[in-house]
Amino acid sequence: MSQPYQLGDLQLAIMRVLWARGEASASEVHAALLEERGLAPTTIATMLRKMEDKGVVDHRAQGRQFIYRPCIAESDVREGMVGDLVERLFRGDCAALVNHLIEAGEIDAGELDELRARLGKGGRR
Amino acid sequence: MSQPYQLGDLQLAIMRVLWARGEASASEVHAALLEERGLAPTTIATMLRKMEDKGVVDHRAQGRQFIYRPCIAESDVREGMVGDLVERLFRGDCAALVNHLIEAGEIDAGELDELRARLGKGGRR
DNA sequence: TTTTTTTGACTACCACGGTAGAACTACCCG
DNA sequence: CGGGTAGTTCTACCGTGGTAGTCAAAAAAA
Repeated sequence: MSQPYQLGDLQLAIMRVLWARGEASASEVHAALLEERGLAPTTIATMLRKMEDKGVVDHRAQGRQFIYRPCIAESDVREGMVGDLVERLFRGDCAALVNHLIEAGEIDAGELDELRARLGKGGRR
Repeated sequence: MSQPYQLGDLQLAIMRVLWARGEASASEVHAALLEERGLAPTTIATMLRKMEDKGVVDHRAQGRQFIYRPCIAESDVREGMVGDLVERLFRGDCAALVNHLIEAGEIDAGELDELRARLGKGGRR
């Protein structure tokens, strides 16, 4: 019942706010995203409602305002979305994705060193 | 002019057929995807037309039928879509994506070894 | 030549992400 | 008590991916 968590861009931005704070009112979310996106408060509220319909967030009323809380963990979303992309783009071959990152130079030298270190010390699992 | 190549699932499937064959008529694409998807021929044709509008494929007429050809390389699409995901999900941090793959166990032991070897021999770029 | 089949064009739907205005509601303050 | 204000709900709209039916033209078959 928790497989295909596909979130859009705005939805992810909202989730990031909720994940960071644990919970937040609609206006807090709006305030947090105002600078980077400049959206109307109603847009955020609408999106939150739609997201609640989908079951990715939850709300409780506190006086007149709604406090929203994430229902799913960031790692679940990552897993779902990365898995989906790998499925669609690399037919499920994760290593092909990593290969692509290296080949296309999307990982810079520093990140590569970091990775090497991480893999070196047997970080399996 | 070739940045944000975001393709949907069906579009990717179609592109895979075109990439594999170099070029193909609409009916050939339909035949190739019939087993795995079972879609109407018109669906494929419509999709191809929409994709041509977007500039990802090209066509030439051969008698009565259209021969479609990809206008963009598979690696470009991969780059665009992976880049976009990394941007959205990991705020541009590619290494975080690899970390996630390792942490979430989406890369199995064999693939990990392979990767280690690849990185070990200084495969930078 | 007439009929049937092939094949692309046009059009229409639905779902969903994103966006926001309008309306309703409840609270706070003078 | 009444108006302003904050916050939610309703409704609507656009773009796009996905799906397919209908239609017309052209080619092939009868």
